Amino acid sequence: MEKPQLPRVTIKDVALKAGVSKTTVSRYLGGNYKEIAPKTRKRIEDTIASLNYRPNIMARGLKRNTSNLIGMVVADISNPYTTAIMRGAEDICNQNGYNLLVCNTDNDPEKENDYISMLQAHRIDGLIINTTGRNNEALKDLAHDDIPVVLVDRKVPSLEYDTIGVENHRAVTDAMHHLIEQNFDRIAFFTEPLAGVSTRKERAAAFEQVLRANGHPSCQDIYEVDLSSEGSLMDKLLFFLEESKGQTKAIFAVNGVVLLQLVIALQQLNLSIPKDLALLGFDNPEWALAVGSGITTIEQPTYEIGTAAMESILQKIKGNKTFSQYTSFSARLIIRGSTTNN
Amino acid sequence: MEKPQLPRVTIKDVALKAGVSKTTVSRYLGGNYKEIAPKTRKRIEDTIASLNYRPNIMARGLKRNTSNLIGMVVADISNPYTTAIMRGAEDICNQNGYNLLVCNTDNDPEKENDYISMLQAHRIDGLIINTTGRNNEALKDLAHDDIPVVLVDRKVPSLEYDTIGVENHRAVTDAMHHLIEQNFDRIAFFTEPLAGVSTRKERAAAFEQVLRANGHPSCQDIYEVDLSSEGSLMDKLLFFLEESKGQTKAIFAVNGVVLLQLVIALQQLNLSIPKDLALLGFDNPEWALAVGSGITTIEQPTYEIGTAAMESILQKIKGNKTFSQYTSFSARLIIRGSTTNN
DNA sequence: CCGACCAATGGAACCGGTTCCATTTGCATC
DNA sequence: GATGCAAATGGAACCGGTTCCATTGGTCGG
Repeated sequence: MEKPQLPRVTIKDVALKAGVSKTTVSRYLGGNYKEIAPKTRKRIEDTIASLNYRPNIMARGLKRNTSNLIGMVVADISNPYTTAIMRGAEDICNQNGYNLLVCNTDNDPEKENDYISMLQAHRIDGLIINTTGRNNEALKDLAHDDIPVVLVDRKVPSLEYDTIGVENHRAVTDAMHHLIEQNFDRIAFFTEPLAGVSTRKERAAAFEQVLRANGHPSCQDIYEVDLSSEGSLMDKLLFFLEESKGQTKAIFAVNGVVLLQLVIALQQLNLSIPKDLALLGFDNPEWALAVGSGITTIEQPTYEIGTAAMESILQKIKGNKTFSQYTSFSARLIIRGSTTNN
Repeated sequence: MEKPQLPRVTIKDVALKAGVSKTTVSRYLGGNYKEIAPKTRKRIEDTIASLNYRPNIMARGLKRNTSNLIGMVVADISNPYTTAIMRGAEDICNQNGYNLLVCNTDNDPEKENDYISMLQAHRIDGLIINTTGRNNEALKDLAHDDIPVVLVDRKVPSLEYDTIGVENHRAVTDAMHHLIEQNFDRIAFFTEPLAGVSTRKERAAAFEQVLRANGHPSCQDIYEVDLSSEGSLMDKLLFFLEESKGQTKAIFAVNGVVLLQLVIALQQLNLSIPKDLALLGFDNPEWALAVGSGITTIEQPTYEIGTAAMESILQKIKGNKTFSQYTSFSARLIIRGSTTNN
């Protein structure tokens, strides 16, 4: 029942047919043309074409101790934020002859550890990771093997890896000033659980700080919802609506995923945006344009974050130690109907 | 400037420290425990743990002629349809010790060919591909190397690869009957260019067929729009609106991407759904719930398509020749406000 | 015409595993 | 105690590339 392996064409076949040694063919493959006579080079070229030969990257990697593989571990592949970053990373990756090994952890630390181990077994040349932020044993291990690592979006204070993200504090501050200008009586912050996720914590902290600085009554209105549990968001939402009955109000969503769930919940409650409730959120998913008169969002330069992460990896592979600890791009507040025409 | 390679721990190191031969360690790694004395096994186990040894998959693959890598080539990674399939594929993939090598072609046939060549160089053990449908030279080549291939969503008639998708004809027919029941004077079909993409052609054909069978005046209302060109969709939309002035009308969107662009365009024109125009589309993106009173959609079992594709690959790797040419899942019409409460 | 030098090429070891085959060990049987 | 056989283990070749070092052949200056 074994698959009958047809023998693939190897460097030896090419050498034999071209009448040269493996060494010379290898030199050709490596692009060391200056060491090869032009007519020999032509002969090898023709032979490779006629045999449709394709060098085995594993064999090369074994000797060179590289794999041409970059690991990409993401917490949620169905989040548009994630795919936008992947696009950026992938483009740079392939322009440099690497391939992306993608793993989706579903925010599960155990899965994350398993994946990193697998990637290590593949001898990845670098890793871009959007970590769950919890239980980072395997991640720590990579430093020991001297594998370049770049964290994306979420920092891990105990690890000395470069991190790329946005200026969360500043972005939240800008957005909050916009909300405060509109004189809402109450402003709530809806987020997924803060535990371990630096981005969420930073945003929540900035939210609170701005409100305190303005002596606003809403400093306590931070709600952590568990999206995997049916009804969790709706319960918190109803609670907030009850608390703020008769008052003008707005909700700040920590990211695009929460934002969408809020829009759906409000629709179920037959509440209108922004008349009954204003809404604003991080990330700028395409559908934000399509809901009502548009949802106000905070746009991150996701594609650029992806390219920057990969470029940082490439630098490290080349041996250029970069010292930047945290690279933050600026985010952009896009004001739409969900926070204005009330 | 070279990176100082610190020597990684190899099977030899383990053998040495455990006082056995490489062969025995290899047997341990392969799980052939019945050939190993219990105390030897324990010793190897401990040694591996203490050295934090991780076998090199490339070295193994070189000898075994496998890579534990499955290629996944997608036309558009930012399409939620794509990521849903990736989730399914990835889950099965990893349960079986494989990893996914993801490539995004942006619907560019040239990129597709380049990627397939790269994947071939990595000696992928299988390939799942959502092909551009054009210029499939490299794809054809894979058959020659006996690499398992499964097409997803889009068929290629000239290639004898298994394909997994949905019952497009039936799904469109169901949806059209729903629209016809509502007695729209005109129904348009908006699609991305049909060229080479079987799915789009099948859906357009079914659309036309149903209308003809019902003697409906709209058989010609098929619009191909180029989303990469600014204004193309808006132009076609305005044309259709002009053509159908004073009539009741609906638009059928070929997929979720076109659907979203239509919603945005309608919002820009200040037209209301479904009062001015009813709307329905393939795919069931999450935001469809959030727009207006919900958008009527045709839901595909995307996750299942992904798992089925990967399971088919695994079967082929095991050498079980499967004879199914086209596996089609059934899609589900979800009726919401965008085609009803007018 | 000879030695020096360079350009072009080849031989063989090596990367880290797997696997075929041979060898050693342990133990029961006669 | 010798014999036989199975269980346990080891040696060495091999997978398909790369790379160090040696070799060959030709050109050039003296």
